[in-house]
This record gives sequence, structure tokens and C-alpha cells, in this order.
Amino acid sequence: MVDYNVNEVEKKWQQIWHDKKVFKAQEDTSKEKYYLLVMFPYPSGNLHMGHVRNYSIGDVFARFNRMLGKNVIHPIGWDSFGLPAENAAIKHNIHPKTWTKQNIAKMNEQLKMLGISYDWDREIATCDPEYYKWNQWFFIKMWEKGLIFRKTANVNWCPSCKTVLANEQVNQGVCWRCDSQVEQKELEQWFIKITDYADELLEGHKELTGWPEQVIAMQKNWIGKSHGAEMNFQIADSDKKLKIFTTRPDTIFGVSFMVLSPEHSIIKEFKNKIANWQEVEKYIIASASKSNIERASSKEKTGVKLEGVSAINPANGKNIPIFVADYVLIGYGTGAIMAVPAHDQRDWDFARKYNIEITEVIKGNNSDINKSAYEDEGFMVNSGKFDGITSAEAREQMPVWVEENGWGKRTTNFKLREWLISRQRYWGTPIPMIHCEKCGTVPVNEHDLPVQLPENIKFTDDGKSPLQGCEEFLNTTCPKCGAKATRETDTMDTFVDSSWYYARYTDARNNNKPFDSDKANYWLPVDQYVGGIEHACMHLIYSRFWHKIMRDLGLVKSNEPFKNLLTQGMVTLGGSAMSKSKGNIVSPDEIVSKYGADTARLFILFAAPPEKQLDWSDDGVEGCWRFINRVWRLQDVLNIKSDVAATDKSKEELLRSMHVCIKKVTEDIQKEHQFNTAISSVMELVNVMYVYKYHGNDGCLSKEVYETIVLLLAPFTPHLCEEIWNLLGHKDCVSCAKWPKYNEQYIKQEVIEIPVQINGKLKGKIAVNISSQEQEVKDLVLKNDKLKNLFIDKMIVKFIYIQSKIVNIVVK
RNA sequence: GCCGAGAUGGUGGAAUUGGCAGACACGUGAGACUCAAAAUCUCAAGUUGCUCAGGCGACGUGUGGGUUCAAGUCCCACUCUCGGCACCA
Repeated sequence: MVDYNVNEVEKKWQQIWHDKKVFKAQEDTSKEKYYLLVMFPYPSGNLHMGHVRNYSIGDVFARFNRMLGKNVIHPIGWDSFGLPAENAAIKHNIHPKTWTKQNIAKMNEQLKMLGISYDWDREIATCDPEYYKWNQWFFIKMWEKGLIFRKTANVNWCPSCKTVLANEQVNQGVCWRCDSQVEQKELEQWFIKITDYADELLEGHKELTGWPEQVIAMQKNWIGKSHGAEMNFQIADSDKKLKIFTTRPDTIFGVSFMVLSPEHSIIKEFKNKIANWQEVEKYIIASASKSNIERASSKEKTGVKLEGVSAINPANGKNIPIFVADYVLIGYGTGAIMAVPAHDQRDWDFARKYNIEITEVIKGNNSDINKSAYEDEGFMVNSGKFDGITSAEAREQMPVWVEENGWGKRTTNFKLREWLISRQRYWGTPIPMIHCEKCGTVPVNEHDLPVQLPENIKFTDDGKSPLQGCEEFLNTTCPKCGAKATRETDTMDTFVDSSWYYARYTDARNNNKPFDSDKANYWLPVDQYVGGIEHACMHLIYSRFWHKIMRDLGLVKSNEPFKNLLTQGMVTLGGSAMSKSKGNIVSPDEIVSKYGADTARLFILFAAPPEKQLDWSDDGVEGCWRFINRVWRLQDVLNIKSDVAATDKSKEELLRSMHVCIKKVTEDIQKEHQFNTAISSVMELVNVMYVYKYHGNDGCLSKEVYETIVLLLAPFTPHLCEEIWNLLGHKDCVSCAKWPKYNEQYIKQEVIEIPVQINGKLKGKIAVNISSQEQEVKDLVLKNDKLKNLFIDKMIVKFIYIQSKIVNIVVK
């Protein structure tokens, strides 16, 4: 027979799929819909193995469900705004749009070579005005609903380049362009009130039964709802009060100092009273150059005492010192804490270092506050009238007491911060707002959308947003009064683009609306979303939030966008993530041109289960290529005329193997998403076929098994399977064929072999009837020639038989 | 630092969720085919000690404890690796 010509075959079927529009999705209420979504790529210019993994996993779901008879939508697009395009513009003197479009064209070709079953008619790119127009439309809708506001926030600022830097552009506190020390600078920024939905985002987790628990856990912690109290501490010799948030109002008698974050505004108010102002100011400046992560992860906590200022603990009237320390963050709570060193390890460390009193207020069984903080439950001590009650009781009673005394009130707090969506950059969606001297800040009229990014701009290497100097963009008129006005030059965070793209896919060419609600409601929610675990918090919270906004605007009916989520593991190289910033990228091109897309897909699906990290190695690809050829050559096996007639027994065995395999593959894809074991069980069936040929061939049965193998492999290696399916005489695509069904009747076995252990160690095996009861099995074991000698001079203490699983005999 | 994962032969991984550890592959070795090689097909193999060569035994799932007739799986305490930490996407 002819060798498998992989390149020719793959091209041929990709053309047929394209010409016949095999994967085009259309609304059809007579069929069950299935929306398979993969996280759309950033067009970096090169497809990498992480993409191949993502889209191969997605394609298995899409093709499998298509074969189950569902109406599948499987779209793709480009997350095409972002920082790298601007970097390329500066570095290679190319317009961000040109660079992006070139990359899309190239990656489009790479993607098509993989033979993923996309509906290409729905392709989108977020940098197209037809797309980002609707970002602006949503922005205005949210502005109207009062969900958009402005306030100042700190940004990374390079004093030398005079520009805002992304976190990625700051390396160990210095600017990546000029190595200057990066500062924190306060700038007016645009925010979306995501916290209005914080409770609903938490509540919504209950609906997400098809999400991995670890992702839910991460989101819960990210949103970080905590119950506690807001309390005011009087600053001694002044009329000012210091507001703090605590989750432990029960420990108020143990407060022996206060800590302010370096950004806290009250510090400057007391500048004249602070005796060591110079030292304090120096500390504040130093911490401004540190990132939050650096501040939180430093082993040794640092701080400076505000000399000359102190606070009063309302519970016991004690005068307590105030510190400024960068382990307290301005973004959480009120940016100030009451420190209880006896019952919080961070406070304990700090108190030890600065020699502050540690007052125990909860006594536990083995608590020793001289050794470490005691953070568990116990009985109250040193707490006035609350002494003797449990800490759990104190948590109920003391906040009430605090409220009665007017020191504070019970409240809830979230770690989730308002979504800062403005960026001082060019390559993003322009924020559709206009600044008018008379009318203030006004939204652009809806019919004037989109506010187009001007293309005639200059990029300089100072990193400044080119919009700020672009007169034709800046100058406009006020939509309200018609007077001369200027446009907002900030653009949107690219997370906006990716927050609703899944809905745009349902009606990707709509020019009048973001999408038609009927179409969106037919396809949504997404039945299976596949993407990297690194998006567990940010992207997956933002898009859940956006979905609820769309629901409240009456655009969609569902509460949640993604019904089931599969978080694929990273593809790493040498243990660390492949990423454009690290430059350790393996290009799939080489593998595809040498072995074909099927091999690349098969290897990546076979090498590890989808959720686990996969460290790339070239070993093993060859083996998958061999397997593909082995399947191809099964055509020969069909034609072997054996001298020996197939026995009923061997036929029965083969038939059983086939049904076992169908069951295993179906369940592995559907329930466990274990594609690696699904593939290995098909490998086993192929091995059985090869052995079977020596036991006498039966053309009819062999063909049935072969067709089954081809159907089972179709979601993994579609090109190969189309070709064989065609050669076996089928007119229609295997992509649209029916998924095989298994029959339990062929799988059942009457007699099975089970292990026999003595004192937990394997000593032999015994054949039992699956319905045998303990006594029957015991008799069998005791009569067994090989086994009975093992307890001739022993006493049987216990005989354990687990039905159709194992025998364990405890002897002395 | 905080939050979330992970660790099983020389390698990637499997193990019906407490019941035969190492399926299926890679790599390795042997055999068949061949003048020969490649390809292909078949077989072998966790480590290790005895061995009459058929076997018999010990040790084995990151480390140290525990529960159980039985632990990769459950509990406690650690170590290391990876992901995220809000302007990379």
C-alpha cells in the first residue's frame, strides 16, 4: 500500500472543509446547541505550543460534540490591542496597526494549518473599529448607569522618560528603557465600579458547577469578602480620628500600636507634629518605588514610628504609638490598621522588631505569645468585662459593644478593588469622552461612535502616548453645547476587549448593535470554555462582571457567561512558561511541516492530561507519528488472508475490546476530559487489531473495528481519519459522522481474575464469578493448590472479600 | 508574603477515587524479516538480593509521622517546583 502522505492529505481535507463550509454555525432550534470557546490569542506574530494545546483541546470538544449530533459553534478571533504592538512600533519603526495586521495574517495561516474546526466567518479582531465601537458604546451605557467614575490613582512613573510604565516595563524598580528609578505618581484615572457586583460575583459561583473548584477558590479569595468592623481611633491631643478596618474586633483590648500605609493622607496632615519628619518622608519615598508584591513578600517587615503623635485605644484608654509601614497597603480597607501583635503574626513580627508591648487577649490550650502570635480560638483575657468568654462569643458581642459606644460600626469589606480601566497609551480603545470647559466631562453622542484611533500619528521612543500630541484627534466640539472641546486621550484596558468577545461571536457582523439578543440568547452561555489557568482571576472575573452588565442592559438573559470551564496547564520549556516576554517559544511550524498537524495535536493531547502542566520535549512526537502510520497501515491488515479461521472466542475478545474502548473514550472525553487516556485506549485497540490478524481474520468484523477506531480518533487526528474514512468507502465527512455507541452486553464478563493478598501482600490470583459471595470465594481460595500451602501452619484471623475486587487474608 | 496547584521507573504519564503501583507511550535491549541497513512486526524490562534458572524474598509513588485488613489515594507536620497578586495578555 502507499505510504501516508501527510502534507498532501492534510491540505486536501482543509480545503474540502473550507469549500463545503463544514464548520459553519447557524442557529437551529431543532438541535441542541453547543458553544465551544477557546481564549482568543494575542497576535504576537507566532503561534506557540500553548496556543496549539489550547486549540487542540478545544477542537476535541467541538468535533466530539458535533459527532454527537449537536449544533456546534466554534469561533476564533484576535485579542489585538495591547502593549507589544506599541513596543514594536518604537523598536522597528512600524505602525502598531500594520504590525498587528501582519501578525494576524501570519498566525491565521498557522492556525489554518492545524485544521481546527473553526467557523471562520465569525472571525473578529478587537482592534477593528467595528469591534471597539461597542467597547465605547458599553462605556457610555455604564457612564449613564453611574458605574463609571474618576479618581486619582498611583501609576508607575519614569521621571526621565516622563511616561507611565506598565508593571512589565519595570524591572526591579527601574525603567526598562533608561534604568531610572521608577516612582509612584498620582494621576486622574477612569474606574468601573465592579465592587457594586462583588456580592453577586460571589453568589454566582454557586451556579458554576462546571468550573474547577480551585478557580472558584481563587476567585473567592480575590474578591475577598470579610466581615468585621470599621473603627475610629482618636489621635491624642487632636480632634482627628484614624479610621481602620479590622476583621478581629474581638481583639481590640490587645491593640498596642497602629500602622498606616505610606500613602495614607493623614501622615501629611500631621507633618508639623511629627518630630522625625525627615526619616518618615524618606521611608515614604523609598516604599513608593516598591511594588505591592515586593512590599508584601519582604521577609523582614520595616517601618518608622511617628514621633510625637499617638493614638488612644478606646477600649482601655491606653496611649499607643503610630507607625508607618509598607506591609499595610493603601488599597485594602482604609489603609490603616489596628495592630494586635499577640494574635496576628505580621503584627507580632513587627512588634518584636520595634520592641512594642504584646498584650495577650485570647488564651488557648497551647498558646505562647512569647514564641509566636496565637491566631486560633480560645478564652478572652485582659479584656475587661469580656474576660472568660470564648473568642467566638466575643466576636459576636464586642462589635455590638463597639457600636453602642460609638467607636465604630460593623461592616463588610472586599479585597476586590474598583477596576481601573484607563491607560495612557495609544494602541487601545479610545475612551469616548470629551472635556468641555463649560459642560465638564461629557460622553460622545452614540451616533458619533466609534471614536476612531487616528492613524496618522508619530511614535517616538519617549514612550508617551501619541494621542496627547495629535491635534486632529484632540480638537473637537462639545456634544452638549457645541463649543470647542478636547477629547479624552486615555484608552481602555485590553481586558475590556476580552470581557465580552464571546458574545460578539454570536453575531459578529452586526453594525447596529454589539450583537442581536435573540442570536446571543440562542448560543449563550458558552457550554465549554478552555483557557489557561493564569486567567483564573482577572479575565474570568472581568468577563463574568461584564456579562452581568449586559444582562442588566437587557442584552442577554443568562447570569453567567461560561457554564463549564477547563483550565489547561501551561506548556513550559525547561520548567518555565513559554511567553513572548521570556522569549522561550517553540514554534509549531517545524513540527507541522515535518509530521503534520495531526501528529502535533496528538502528541500534545497524549503527553499530559489537559489540566496539568506540560513540559515540551521533542521526544515522543516521533512516537505519535509512528502511531498515525500504524493506524494507516491497518488498511493492510484488513486485506490479510489468514490460513487460520477466526475462532468465536477471538472474535468475542475483539468485539469486547472494541466496546470497552468506545466506552472508555466516550467517558474520558465527556466526563473526565482525560484525552491522554482516551488516546492510549485507542492505541490498545489498535494493538489488539494487530495481534488479531494472526488469529485468523474476519473481514467483516475487522472492518467494523477499523471504522470504530477511525471514528474514535476523528476528534484528535481529523485529517488522517477523513482520509481513511473516505478510502473505506464513505461519501460523507467523518467530521459529520455519528459517534459510535457501545453496548454493555459485550463488555460484561462473567468470570474475572482478582488478586489474593495475605497480610496486604499480593500472593496470587484467582478466577471468580462476578456474582460469587464471600463464602464461595473463601472456599475457592482455601482449595486453590497454589494458595492453600501458604496458610498450612497459620491461623486465619480475618478473611476480607471486596466484591469483584480483591481478597485479603489476615493470618498469624 | 498571601492565594491556588503539583511532586509516581531512565523520561512523559496510568491507577474505576482506599483495593494488583507503573496501563499507554518515549527511550533501551532481544528476536523475526533483510545479502545488509532502515522501516516494520513480535517479545522483555521498577530497583535490588538470593536462586536448584522454575522461581523465592526485600525495598519502592518528594520528606517525616499517623489512621486502616489494605494508603500514590485519607489525616498531621515539612521540603521543593510552578501559576496568580490588579498597567503582559
